[in-house]
This record gives sequence, structure tokens and C-alpha cells, in this order.
Amino acid sequence: MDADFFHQVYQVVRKVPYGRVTSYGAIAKYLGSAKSSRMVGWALNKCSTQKEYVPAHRVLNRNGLLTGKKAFQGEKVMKELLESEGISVIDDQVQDFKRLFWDPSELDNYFE
DNA sequence: TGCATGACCTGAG
DNA sequence: GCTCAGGCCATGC
Repeated sequence: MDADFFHQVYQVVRKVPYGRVTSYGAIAKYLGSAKSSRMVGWALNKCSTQKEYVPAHRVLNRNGLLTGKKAFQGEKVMKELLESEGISVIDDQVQDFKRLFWDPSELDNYFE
């Protein structure tokens, strides 16, 4: 059972569609702990310790800002990854973030 | 054991 | 509309 808050974050992030991005708050809220949005960041910070790869580059803050780029191997890696998916990133700011935003609640269709 | 910090969000002034 | 403060849980010294 993936009762672990961290593990749940990883699962949700892994299910983020290609070319889409989500926010820490959305994940936290989806997990039922909107106030614990900080933990989402911590979870992703440890994502490197996980065996399974976690597309943390698709997770941004509420403003669509690449706040966690520092946690990556290279600060530009996150930008490269996003651009590689067709997402425009300017000054660590995702363009059309509102449009590319993907809410985890849509997973309810696949979950049960 | 206790204080401080961290990839944040929400509410109130 | 913008700014300040509070809150959440976990990790580090």
C-alpha cells in the first residue's frame, strides 16, 4: 500500500502526461494535504533516491516557476527537459502554464 | 532533544 | 491587486 505521502507524490508525478505540468499544491491537495504542499517539494527532492525515475521537471510552483531546478543535476536540465516536451520556458517561467497545467484530479478517471 | 530550514500554498490586511 | 504572516511535515546540526 502506497500510504506514504512521498510515494503517492511519485505516483502522481509519474502519471503526468507528456508535455503537461502540474503544481505542488495540486498534488498536495489531491493527496488531501493542501497545507502540506511543502512536503511535496521535499518528496521530489528525494525523488533522486527513488529507484523509479520521477519527472520532477513537470512539477512547478503555483506560478509555473521552475523553483526546483536547483535540485536537478543541472539548473538548465529542467528547462531542457520541459522544452524537449514542447513546453516553452523563459527565465525559469513556463509559458502558457495555465494551458499546460494538468490537474491530478483527472487521474480519477483512471483510478478507482 | 530542540531550533532552523526547505522544490509551497492559503488567508487576511 | 499586492504584501505579510501562518501553517504543514520532515530532515539536519
